Amino acid sequence: MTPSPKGTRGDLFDPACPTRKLLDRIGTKWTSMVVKVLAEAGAGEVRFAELQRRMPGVSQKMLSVTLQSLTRDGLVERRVEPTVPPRVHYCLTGLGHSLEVPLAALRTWAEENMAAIDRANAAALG
Amino acid sequence: MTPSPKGTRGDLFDPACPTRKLLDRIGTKWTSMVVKVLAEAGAGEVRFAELQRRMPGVSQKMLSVTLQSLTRDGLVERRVEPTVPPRVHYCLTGLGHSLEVPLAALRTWAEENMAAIDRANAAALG
DNA sequence: CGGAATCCCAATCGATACTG
DNA sequence: CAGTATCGATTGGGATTCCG
Repeated sequence: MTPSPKGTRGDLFDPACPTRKLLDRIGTKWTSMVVKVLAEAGAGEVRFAELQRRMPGVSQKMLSVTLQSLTRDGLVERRVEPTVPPRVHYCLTGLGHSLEVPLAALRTWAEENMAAIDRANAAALG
Repeated sequence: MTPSPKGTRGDLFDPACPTRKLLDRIGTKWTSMVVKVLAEAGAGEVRFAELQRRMPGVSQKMLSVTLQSLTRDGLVERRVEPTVPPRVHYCLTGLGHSLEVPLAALRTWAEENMAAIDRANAAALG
């Protein structure tokens, strides 16, 4: 593991800061939406095209890239049926499901409070 | 040249998605750290330079930009003492404090699980 | 069907310098 | 002290095209 300089101050950046790394991930445009859609599927699997259908606006490329990241991170599991043409299924891992919990809390906060933020912005522009 | 129809990025999809808008905010590099530092100050105020001191690596520009965004969003309050030189103090608003709650949950998740993500990445590269 | 490769624009962010 | 202005390097991500 990374020997954290556990001293008193991060050097230039703190590459060991877990919150920064997590936010870098869920901050990318489609990541949290993939997690949400897969979480709504419960334990079920979702195919690539179906995932894309449930995420209006996502391009094939970005969905692919996002799923790869999530798979490498161990948050999503990928299963391929070796048919022709192939069928690829995705589902959350246990880790992915555990992330959905604080993510859902964030969503709830957003739904309850983004209107207030919009109002603050409108007032600030006046 | 007819420029590509850009400028539609906010309107193209569901503009009412609050989660996307929230993540666009807390996903920027320094936002969540400012919220955390101000939250740790409780109800107390923190001056600009002190804030910068507690955030290793942040530049004056980015701290300034981040604080402006948070202030426009109504998450942070800015108070200026009209002295020479000026003293500017920042603190969280009630809305800002309420955001800190789900943000703290996300931090806790990150601290507990980013190591697993790092391990998954290491395994995927092997 | 599910990608991978390529191109390109726009936004983010850091460094530096200047100001009231 | 607390910003503001400008520049340039880097990155995110959309459109398109090609592949097994």
